[in-house]
Amino acid sequence: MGKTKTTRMPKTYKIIFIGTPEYSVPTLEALIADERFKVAAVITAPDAPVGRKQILTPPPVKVATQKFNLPILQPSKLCGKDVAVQRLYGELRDIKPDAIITIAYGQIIPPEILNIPKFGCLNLHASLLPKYRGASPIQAAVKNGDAQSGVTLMKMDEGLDTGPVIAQEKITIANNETGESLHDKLAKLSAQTLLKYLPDYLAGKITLQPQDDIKASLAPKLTRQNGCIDWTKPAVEIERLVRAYYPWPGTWSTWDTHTLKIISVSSKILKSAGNQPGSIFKYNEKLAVQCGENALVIETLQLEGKKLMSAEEFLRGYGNIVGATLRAVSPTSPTK
RNA sequence: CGCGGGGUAGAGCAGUUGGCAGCUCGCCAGGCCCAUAACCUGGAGGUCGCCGGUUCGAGUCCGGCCCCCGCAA
Repeated sequence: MGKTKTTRMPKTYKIIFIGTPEYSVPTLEALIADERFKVAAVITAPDAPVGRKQILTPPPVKVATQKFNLPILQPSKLCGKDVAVQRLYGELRDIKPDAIITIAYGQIIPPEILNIPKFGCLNLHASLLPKYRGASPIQAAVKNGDAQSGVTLMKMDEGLDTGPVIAQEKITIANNETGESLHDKLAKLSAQTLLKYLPDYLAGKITLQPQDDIKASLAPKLTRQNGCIDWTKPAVEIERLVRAYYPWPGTWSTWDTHTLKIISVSSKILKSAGNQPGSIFKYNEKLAVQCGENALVIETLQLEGKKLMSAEEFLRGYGNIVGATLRAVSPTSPTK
């Protein structure tokens, strides 16, 4: 495909891409593949030590970028008055980008950068803003049992996911949706949404819609601690929590002195009452746990130090868990 | 040297102060039954992660190494 005798070759927009994790990759690749855009540089987080062995690992966006031989910048920070940061600003200005596209970068973008591109700095967010501003919109949608989710393309301002909306695309949340599956769907949808609306936006054909701050909600960054299961809650809520927090931050409880990760539970809720919340009983060769309302059947679990296994396998070696009671080790303060 | 758990039959586990290697499930064969994923009987299947040491004797005690996993980051 050459540009041999293109008579009306449309303008190629110069883009700076900013992103870090796997979630950002489909959008980056879509931009690179699209001839209407030229990715002039990619900004991503520095390589970080990962895992028990603390092996220095490049972020997924860096790995993806390297295949195309594009310039990669990995500043440790974007704000400040140091020489390094000022030099970065200079480099970005010299590129003279038409737009900056950010998706899941992990750091606040300062005004100095927001103002560099001709058409501003755009962000793709994994929720239907103004719902679920913040770091964990995907988990929040599944956890709360929302019927749908989606992605929002917006022009960034200095606030946290508060900028005016360029476009939104919706998606239905399946009744067996997990954080992982929705993550993957929205990552692809983000790429499609960007390609669909970015050209019109750059051509000035789209009117931006301000967000209604009254309807805004926050989905803060999650930690493992958030995955502690409160068995006094209704089974339906816990079932959604387990799905929402798979694979990150995961859900867990404690059996005696051991941490027990709950990997997956059956979507079928057991009608049952009377037992103490957290108490374990056998149900069809599997484990069931009494909740505040009804009970859950555990499908897959992992005892600390052990490999992940099915409830049946687990029961062969740890039959003595039947009759025990799972407890939350620390009283989790209600988050919402 | 960040903290901790673990490697024993195909799977999941037990193995007490060193003394013939066990349990549950699965698998194979036979039996019972109208029938069965149920029940009964029998059977196969293990270099106890690797190397070395102590000992009459090591899954077990000592030293070194490899691998898996939870936490923390």
